[in-house]
Amino acid sequence: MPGRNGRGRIGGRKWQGMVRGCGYRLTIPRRAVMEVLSSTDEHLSAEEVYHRVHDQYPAVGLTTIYRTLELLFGLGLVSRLDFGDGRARYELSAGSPKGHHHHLICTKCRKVIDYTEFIKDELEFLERAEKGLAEKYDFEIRDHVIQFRGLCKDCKDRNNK
Amino acid sequence: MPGRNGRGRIGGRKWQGMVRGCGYRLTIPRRAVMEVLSSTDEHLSAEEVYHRVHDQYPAVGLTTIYRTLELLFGLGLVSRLDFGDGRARYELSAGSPKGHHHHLICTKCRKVIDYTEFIKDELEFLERAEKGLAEKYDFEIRDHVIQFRGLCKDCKDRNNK
DNA sequence: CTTGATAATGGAAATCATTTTCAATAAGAA
DNA sequence: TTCTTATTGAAAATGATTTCCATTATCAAG
Ligand SMILES: [Mn+2]
Ligand SMILES: [Mn+2]
Ligand SMILES: [Zn+2]
Ligand SMILES: [Zn+2]
Repeated sequence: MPGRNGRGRIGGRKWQGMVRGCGYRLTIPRRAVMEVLSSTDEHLSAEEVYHRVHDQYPAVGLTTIYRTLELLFGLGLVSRLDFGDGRARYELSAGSPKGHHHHLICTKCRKVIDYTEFIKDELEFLERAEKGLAEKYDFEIRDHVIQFRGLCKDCKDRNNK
Repeated sequence: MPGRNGRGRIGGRKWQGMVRGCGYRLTIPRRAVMEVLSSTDEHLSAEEVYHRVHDQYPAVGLTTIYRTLELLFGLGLVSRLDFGDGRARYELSAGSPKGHHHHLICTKCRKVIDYTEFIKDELEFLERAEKGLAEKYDFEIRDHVIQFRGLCKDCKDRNNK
């Protein structure tokens, strides 16, 4: 099956319009970072993105990866995640590959599980909460973070073995 | 009104039992850090805690503040928070002063608002979600993070002025 | 297809929160 | 009071991210 990459079309080329439209240039590093993020369902750190980009374009530097991720984050194309391991991690923003989802984080081995269950219940809860909070505190809510932390199957077992 | 400090009894001395009970010694720095956290409703960074402890006990070093916060966090007496400003922040764990609450974070000026509204709705949602997720992913959920990010009143106004 | 203005880049050095090291100190059981 | 050893403070190390700045590449204009 040539022309596929497992995670859907190799580039909802939509993002290019967003970048150009905001007056930014379309460069190799920017394409490469988007390509890397589009091709995985992992949550990569800047350095991990750097290594993968480096395989294809050895000339691209780590500094540029940081700058690019920041830019894409600013444009809303990429989400910056914090799983408490001391480095930022990134994934394509909700909408692109997996859609809206949240994370289960193992505090022992740092494994991260994406989940999309209960998004309906969540939506119901969030709708009410966001509306109420926005009103009460005169706050413009733009985003939310929901994480569950605990022990994954393996770590739980290994624990009381 | 002598003997009060605005935020309730100056030390639900309960924590001391927890510390001693786990085989840790009761030291000046540990008392001082608990005192500082008990006396505020702010979300202090390690360095901010250090400054406040320093006023009272100039001999206590920053390293010890880090160590102490880590210890208290490990014991569950203190919560470690991440508001995305590059440093960990701490508050007394839910239960002590304000009880279970979550945060509204202004991404512009970094103001943080504690809120306790919708905890009932939240509980309902969480109960179902946690149960379902724990079962489906064989995951032992121990904690959750819920944050709303956006613009506070002032930043919102200042924005489209 | 050039050209030119300037946005973008890469490497080295700087930052800055947090951790590690290690000799000196103090908590608390006996 | 004594003794064992957990705890501490200062200095150095670490590690992710940022800043600097001279060089390069994008792309609008001709
Ligand atoms: Mn994810
Ligand atoms: Mn709080
Ligand atoms: Zn695990
Ligand atoms: Zn604000």
